[in-house]
Amino acid sequence: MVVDELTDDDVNRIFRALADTTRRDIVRRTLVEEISVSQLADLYAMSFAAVQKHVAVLEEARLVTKHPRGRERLVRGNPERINQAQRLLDQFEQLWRSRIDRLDILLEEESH
Amino acid sequence: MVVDELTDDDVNRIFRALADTTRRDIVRRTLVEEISVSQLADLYAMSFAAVQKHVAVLEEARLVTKHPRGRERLVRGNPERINQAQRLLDQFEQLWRSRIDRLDILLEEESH
DNA sequence: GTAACGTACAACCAAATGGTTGTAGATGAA
DNA sequence: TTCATCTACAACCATTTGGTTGTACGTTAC
Repeated sequence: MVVDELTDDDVNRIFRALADTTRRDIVRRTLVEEISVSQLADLYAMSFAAVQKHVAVLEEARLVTKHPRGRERLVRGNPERINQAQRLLDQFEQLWRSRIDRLDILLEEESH
Repeated sequence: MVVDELTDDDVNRIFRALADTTRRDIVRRTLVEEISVSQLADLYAMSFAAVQKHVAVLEEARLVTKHPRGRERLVRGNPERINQAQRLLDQFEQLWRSRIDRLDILLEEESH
């Protein structure tokens, strides 16, 4: 089990990277199977360079990794990073739950 | 149970809103308790207007709601929206899991 | 009523974002 | 070798973002 040592900048990059429809689609596809950058580029109505930039953003957020195969670069989704994002949201939900718990205790005390 | 009918733009706004340290802090605090905009502004080393804008971004993403009380506007975190974000990430993880499952089946078949 | 407080909103600015085209370097196929 | 393919990267551009200051307006307190 990896202790997550995410800086604020890390978290910013992760959510920022996920805040784009094309990039989320790339993550989904590359979680299912490795795809080269040019294959990805064929999927979207934009230039190769634009897709390349999206992949770069995802790579900086470590949501995907790139793996050379000949002249190609295979893009692979990183489930561990998705997991870290989930845990971050879990922490938010936990904050809310603990508030509810405290309110419950207050109501409890009041009924005595 | 609410069927989530999130458009791509909705999702973009949610993740975009979460991609900022100040905004995540606002969400955390307002999930725990309602806080007025000016109280929030006191917490950060930036102008009132800047904080107001951050709250506006969160409000457009529906991660918080505002509730007038006299001249104040109380900001309240929206746990439901956090939950929707969690479910989105769950879908990503599920994609990956199903890939693993398919790979397992392949290995299984191979061993026959 | 008047002053102070809390908010809204416009105008402005620098930097980042998301796209483009163009050029150049590796690699694979003929 | 030569040509096509895949990638990298620079330069450019319009728009968005994240901040600022200033002004105006409703509400509360005195």
